[in-house]
Amino acid sequence: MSLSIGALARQAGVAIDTVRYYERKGLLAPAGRLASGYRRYGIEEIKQLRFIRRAKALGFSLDDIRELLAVSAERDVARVRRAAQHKLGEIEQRIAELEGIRVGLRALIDECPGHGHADACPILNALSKEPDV
Amino acid sequence: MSLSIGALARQAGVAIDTVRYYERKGLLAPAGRLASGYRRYGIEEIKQLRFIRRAKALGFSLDDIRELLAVSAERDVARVRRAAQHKLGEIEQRIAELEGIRVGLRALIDECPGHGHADACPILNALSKEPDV
DNA sequence: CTTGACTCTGGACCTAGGTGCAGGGTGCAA
DNA sequence: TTGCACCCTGCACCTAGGTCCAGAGTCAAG
Repeated sequence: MSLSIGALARQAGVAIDTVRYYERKGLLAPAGRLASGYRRYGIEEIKQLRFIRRAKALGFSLDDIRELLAVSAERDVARVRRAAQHKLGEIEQRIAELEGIRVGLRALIDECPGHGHADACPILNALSKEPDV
Repeated sequence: MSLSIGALARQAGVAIDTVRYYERKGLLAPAGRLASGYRRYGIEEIKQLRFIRRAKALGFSLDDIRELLAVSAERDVARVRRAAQHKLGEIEQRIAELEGIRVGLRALIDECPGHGHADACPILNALSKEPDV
């Protein structure tokens, strides 16, 4: 059984252009071709595209994923685990940043009466006042 | 007292190109000019650039900030507060997404022994297995 | 008057992850 | 044979928020 690029894209839930883009970026090996030049795919490529989708959903970049695919082909479990841990660290850091912003913004909103003088609005004051951030 | 673009950029802690970029984008009004064409700035612009920096640090995009500047010039406290609340909602949503990812990734890492067969690696399995996400 | 630092404009370039298009060829069913 | 859906390549374009550059003009100190 073999698939056209359109059929593959449908099966994997991505756009045709995305499949070609991933090939250019090295996330998919160059596809086999018919005499006409049409790409042909098998079951493996569906799996690989789904792998890519799931890894993206976990926050991995395409560069990360190319690494991950190489490492998983080597069946190097320890490296896969380290990569996952590294990504987890990045995600936790991003969460911490956003938490800081959330707390700051929440405090300003809670202090702001939502009416009255602009000079008394803690949001505008926080953004405008002298002391440097 | 008046400032060249370079002096302004130093005072505000941004790059010269960024000042011109903000002018193009409508975050700064077109500067006054000397006969030579050189831009001249006053104290107001330092404050405004610092306002922009702080708002960016709170997660506002440049488009948001242009709005915020217009609204704050109107001294419309209620709208400023609504804008802040809206942004807070976006940030909380983003945090929730990242939390979901964090939990998923943490669970996979905790289950992964970090050695042994790739077939038994929960990370690779989660990425590869059939059921669609 | 010269020198070095500064400024002007317009436009190209960067990252990430694609999307869209033109102009052409292919596959298949009626 | 016609008609339509599909596929090919290469390139331009998109968002966001800038950064960098060439080539030319300006300012101020010595």
